[in-house]
Amino acid sequence: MSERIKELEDRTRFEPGEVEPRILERWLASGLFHPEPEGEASENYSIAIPPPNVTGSLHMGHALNGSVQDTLIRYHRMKSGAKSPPTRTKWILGTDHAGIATQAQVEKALRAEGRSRQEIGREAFVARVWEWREHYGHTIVEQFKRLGASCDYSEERFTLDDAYARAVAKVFVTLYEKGWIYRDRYIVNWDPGSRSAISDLEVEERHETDTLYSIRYDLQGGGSVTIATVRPETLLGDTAVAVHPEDERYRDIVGRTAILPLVGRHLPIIADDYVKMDFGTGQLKVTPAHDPNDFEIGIRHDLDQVSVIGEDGRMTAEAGERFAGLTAMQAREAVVAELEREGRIVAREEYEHEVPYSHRSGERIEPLISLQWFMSMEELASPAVAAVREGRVRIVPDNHRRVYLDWMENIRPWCISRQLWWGHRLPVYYCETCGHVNVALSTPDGCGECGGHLRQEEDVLDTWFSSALWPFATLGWPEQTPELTAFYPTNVLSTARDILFLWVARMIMMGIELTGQVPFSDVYIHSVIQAPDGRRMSKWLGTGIDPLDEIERHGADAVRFGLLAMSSTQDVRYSAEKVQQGQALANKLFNAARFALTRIGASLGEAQAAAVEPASLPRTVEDRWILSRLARIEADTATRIESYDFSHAALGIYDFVYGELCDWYVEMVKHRLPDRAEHLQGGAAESAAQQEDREALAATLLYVLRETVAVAHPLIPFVTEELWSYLDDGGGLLAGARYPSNVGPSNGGEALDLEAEAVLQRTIEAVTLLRGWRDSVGARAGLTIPVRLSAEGYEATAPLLARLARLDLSAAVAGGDTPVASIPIPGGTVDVLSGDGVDLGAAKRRRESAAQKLLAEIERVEGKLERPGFVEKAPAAVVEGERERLERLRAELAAL
RNA sequence: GGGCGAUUAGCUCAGCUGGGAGAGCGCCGCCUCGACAAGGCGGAGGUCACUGGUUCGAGCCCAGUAUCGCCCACCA
Repeated sequence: MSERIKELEDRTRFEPGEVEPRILERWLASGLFHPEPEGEASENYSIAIPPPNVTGSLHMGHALNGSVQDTLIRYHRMKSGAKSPPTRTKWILGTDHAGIATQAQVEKALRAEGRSRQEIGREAFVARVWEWREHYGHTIVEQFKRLGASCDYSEERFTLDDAYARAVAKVFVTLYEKGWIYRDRYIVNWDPGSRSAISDLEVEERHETDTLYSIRYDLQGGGSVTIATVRPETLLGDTAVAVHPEDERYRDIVGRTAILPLVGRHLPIIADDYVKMDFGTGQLKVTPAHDPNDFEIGIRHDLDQVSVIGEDGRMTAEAGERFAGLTAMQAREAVVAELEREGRIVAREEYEHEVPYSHRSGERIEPLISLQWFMSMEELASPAVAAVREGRVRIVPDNHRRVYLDWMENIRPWCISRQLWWGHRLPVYYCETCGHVNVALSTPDGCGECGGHLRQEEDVLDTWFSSALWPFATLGWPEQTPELTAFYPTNVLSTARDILFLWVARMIMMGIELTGQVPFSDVYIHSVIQAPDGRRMSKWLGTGIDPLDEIERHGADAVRFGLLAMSSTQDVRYSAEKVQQGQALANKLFNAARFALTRIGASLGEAQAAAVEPASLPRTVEDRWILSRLARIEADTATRIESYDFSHAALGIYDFVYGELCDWYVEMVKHRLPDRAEHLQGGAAESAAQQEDREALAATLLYVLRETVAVAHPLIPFVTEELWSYLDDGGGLLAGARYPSNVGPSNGGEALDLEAEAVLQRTIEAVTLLRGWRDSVGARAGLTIPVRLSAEGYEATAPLLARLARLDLSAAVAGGDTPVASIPIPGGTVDVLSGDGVDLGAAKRRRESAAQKLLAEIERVEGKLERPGFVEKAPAAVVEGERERLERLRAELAAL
């Protein structure tokens, strides 16, 4: 026995804390995660990681998505089979500069020093953010390593790398030249928190209760109108009052003039069918500069735009002297107070409605008019709609398909400029002389029109603009690099659904437009993990669970297994039990392998060699059974991984390892292994037959363990890699090994042994029954209970059965003694022939309760068969099955 | 307002094209069985949210109701 295996004897537990760093180091040193883009390969397989925020840290969503992607990557890396060239497998890694989020962090740090970005200026600020990124930017990458993620760490990308920035500029220029990117004065979602415009998708609606004020405006020449608003302060910017064109009540006031209270401005009364007749009085104040709907009305009716709230969220000079400088909320109070004094507030009532907030800063959105850059989306969207419709991009699960299509078909222009400093500055240069707008890949020497001096646009692009290029810009696009050729388009994009529009849809649009190909063929939308109580997992609510703490406590394999096992096609609550289950699995597998290896002992070397081609070895029925079950789990796991059913892949492996490999197979073959004491002493005398059986068993056991760790490796890579170093004497890594056999959804069938499965199935049922009976009659191990087994198919397994049920069959009597007790087992009975050690009363009670159960079941089946129409209308196979069952039940009852 | 999803054991969830209600954890009982107590064996526990329908037969299909969750949406 080798020294290493002797060491293994003392490791009674799998210790992730000790093993994981050691295994990780070997993986990283191996170069396995970095595929060469050229040379022979049977297939290419690639995934681009959703780039985490550069200064972020690993949360549960990352951990789940990392587990999903790594399972796919590791599975494909191993998949191609021993004889074909390997699959070239790449997991593209990188981080996102995350404009607003990162800038906000650094600004916060500056504030803590008592400074602001305005104080230090743009250049110094950006330098500061780069420093910040140097300092914190690798945290999350290191955390992905702890999870065991087999990303290509040698080529980490960043969305602000020079090469990446060139791709961004190239896209901007291309789309500008097509006329799809343009500059416009338009009402935008202004985020006073980050002092920037944001896109519609970055706005979240919150349900709030406000006061709805009804305010009376006088009409010139007598009469009045009453408008309703929750934002009285915007009244200062009113430029019209609108009614519905078909509203009989107000037909005669259209065209007249209202006087704006507090200001005195003359407001035309206009008719527009946006106005709802049944809301309030049916009279609407129109504030084009501060409400998106009013803005549209303003365009239709050529109304003035009076901006009374500025970009700082405070009232402007246009709001009038007494309000200028107040915050919007202060202005509201002041306006209401004045209106009150004038007696213009007709009513106030509580009003529940949706209020827009910035998803980023959490501040309330202030809609206002601003000069921004936009991208028109219709032309980009339609091929992206077609790609999904035609299945060139498959969305899994497919209920998200319609959501995607609905959104894409009603897509609106995208505001792509941000008033930030951290990001891709727009490649736009304004001429200070003639005002000409120059758009160019690199800074021009002078204005294209007049040669005048140029000033670059201050704004940066929305972070999602650069993220939209991720699958190809990371591979060197627009250059035709070998990487781009080999790995683009990618195979899968895995993400949570919250960024389906924000990111996934835009990647599909940009990918098709710029490369002519869809960026990935599958989109896998994974679960959102909620807190155990069903609330959102968030640091803010204190409901967050840190995956790194969990890894620390239970090991990376356990966390990966747990997350995959709990994931589903919908949101799920975090399940600590599933993680525990994963930890138990790793430990169980470790101990089973440890047991087998230490007990195989002397013949380990030959067994390792034999395990490669085990086809011709002598086999017992349980050996044949486990090989058949192994073929099944291999095929099932492959199918499940390929169909993104990670939960069943994980739980299936658990069931196999516990329910088949350990609880039954290892228990069944224990007695065939040499005694530990013997082989530690160098081996006792054994017969030739015993030796042959032991060697065959050793080879089988090793083969089964090897295949098992290979199947499980994509999900729980650490423990399986550790075991591989004992199970395989080649010195290679499991992560780089290939399944020797049975891999792929279609290959399982031939390896199945249905006969062995059937025999073992019945043996297991029989043992279960006997164990129950043994317990119920108070029998104990070591007692000799003479029994007679009369059941077909048990000749081969009878000794096994007796041993597992801990009954001694050695005193079995063949003759015609009258049994004192009979236990029904599948296909026959076990007769107890004497009362030694048996509580006959209990045996009788047990017999009676068994009979009762059988009778009830018989009644149920009879009823079903007699039900009118059943025999005529049910499928023949179902009817036949029921009849067989009835017969079997009756036979069992008779045996009692 | 529109859409999607959920409701099955004490808890978290499986349940494939309709045909004998399941797992993990928890609970109860037994077990130092020569890998594993992070273990082994056995057991209790369910009106499958509710109402109606289709069907020989419904946890599963259809209609409706209730509760919860998420997404989208310009009624001030």
